[in-house]
Amino acid sequence: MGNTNQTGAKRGKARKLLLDAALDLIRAKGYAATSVDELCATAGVTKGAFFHHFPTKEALGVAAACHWSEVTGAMFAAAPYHARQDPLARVFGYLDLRRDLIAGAIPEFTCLIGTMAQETHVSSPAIAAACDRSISGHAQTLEADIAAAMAARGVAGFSAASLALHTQAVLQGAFILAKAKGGPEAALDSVNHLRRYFELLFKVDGKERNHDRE
Amino acid sequence: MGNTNQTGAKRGKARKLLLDAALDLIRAKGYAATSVDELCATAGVTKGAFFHHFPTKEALGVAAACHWSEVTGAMFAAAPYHARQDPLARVFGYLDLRRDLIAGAIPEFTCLIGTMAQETHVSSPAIAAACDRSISGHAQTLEADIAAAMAARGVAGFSAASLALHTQAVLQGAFILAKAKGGPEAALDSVNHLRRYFELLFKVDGKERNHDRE
DNA sequence: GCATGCATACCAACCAGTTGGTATGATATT
DNA sequence: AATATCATACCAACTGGTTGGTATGCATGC
Repeated sequence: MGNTNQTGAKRGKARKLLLDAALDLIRAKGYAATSVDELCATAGVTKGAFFHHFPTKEALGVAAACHWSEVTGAMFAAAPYHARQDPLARVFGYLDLRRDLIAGAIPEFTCLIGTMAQETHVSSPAIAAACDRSISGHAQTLEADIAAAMAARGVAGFSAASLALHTQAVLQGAFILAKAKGGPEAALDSVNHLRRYFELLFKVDGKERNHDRE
Repeated sequence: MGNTNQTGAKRGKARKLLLDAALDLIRAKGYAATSVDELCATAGVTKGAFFHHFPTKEALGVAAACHWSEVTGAMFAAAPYHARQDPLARVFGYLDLRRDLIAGAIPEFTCLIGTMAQETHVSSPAIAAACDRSISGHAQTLEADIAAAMAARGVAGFSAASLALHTQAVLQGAFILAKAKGGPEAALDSVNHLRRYFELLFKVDGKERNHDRE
């Protein structure tokens, strides 16, 4: 109402509406339990629109993983810790940001990728591969800083890539704990253990976190 | 053939057959994607038998989590590392066992609990609570050894419970990496990072792993 | 005027759960 | 020892509703 052309107003937006709905629904309920009908209802479009943009439900899953990468990637890229000079300070900035994100309601901080990868690694290799691309791509943005910090501080004995992936593993596992326990406390503890691991590896005391302002 | 009474031979076993089938199917495909019909077909029983033993599919999910705790709990309880004198050696024995379990095909080493908790934490609080009981109960068996090791070595600054749960988080996250990547390598790296964290916390060098025989 | 973007209407397969019934074994009664 | 009674364990067939997916029609913008 007030809008003389109800359909025309959102024409061309169905795809994005569906992907945004997919992010919310699949994160909360999982991929298999999220039906196409429900996705359409949440997005406010019809099934015709769905199958116009995605040939199958699986294709939406792949696109949702890609969409997730873009949305979260933009968020992390805009975070202020990137401006820090010391690469190790950037690494701790990342860890502190991840910790701060774990706070409110569980559906808001958990990860689409971990949820989908669990369900689909057998039934849909295409979605699992998209999840791998998303998580590995994100890990690589951290890997560069880790590699620079290792070189600067003379830390060796493992690869920067493996530590970046380990960081993702801890976060994914922390989300599972939060979901099973119905609250973020255990997840926070786990991220704090991860931070302590970095402090021990790079031989800094816990005070490194105090120059948070760029 | 050879068995004169075909039906009587497996009478009374339907419940266990269904739970064993649930462990395999849900681990591979997830809870939502595993249908009651498929469970019955895999178990070799009919739907009538299913709903005789479980009022709903959700009740089977809860029972499956409990069954998983019993099966895996017995396996860990029988592991030889429990005979070691030093509690810290038992902790490393646990970590090395977990690492060794991550080897062959992915469906064989991944965890039912993490898979179910992800999917059901919103749609089925009963299953999520059962997952919490399973994972927390398992963590407690490790927590005792961690607490003793912390006391013996004068390690402090965090709780034994949080470190035991962190260990579970790393393992769960490692399983997600393995599923997304279609292989165990990243999961192994992550467990190795976890082991290094324990070595740094308890100030032992990497050679602690060499007295593996009780 | 014609491709794009979407809506309506529909379908076969599948879903969790129900029904009415049977085979079996334990206990009670005679 | 034989029979009656009953609860348990299970089965085959079915139900209403939901699933992912399709066929077709129409409005919009280039």
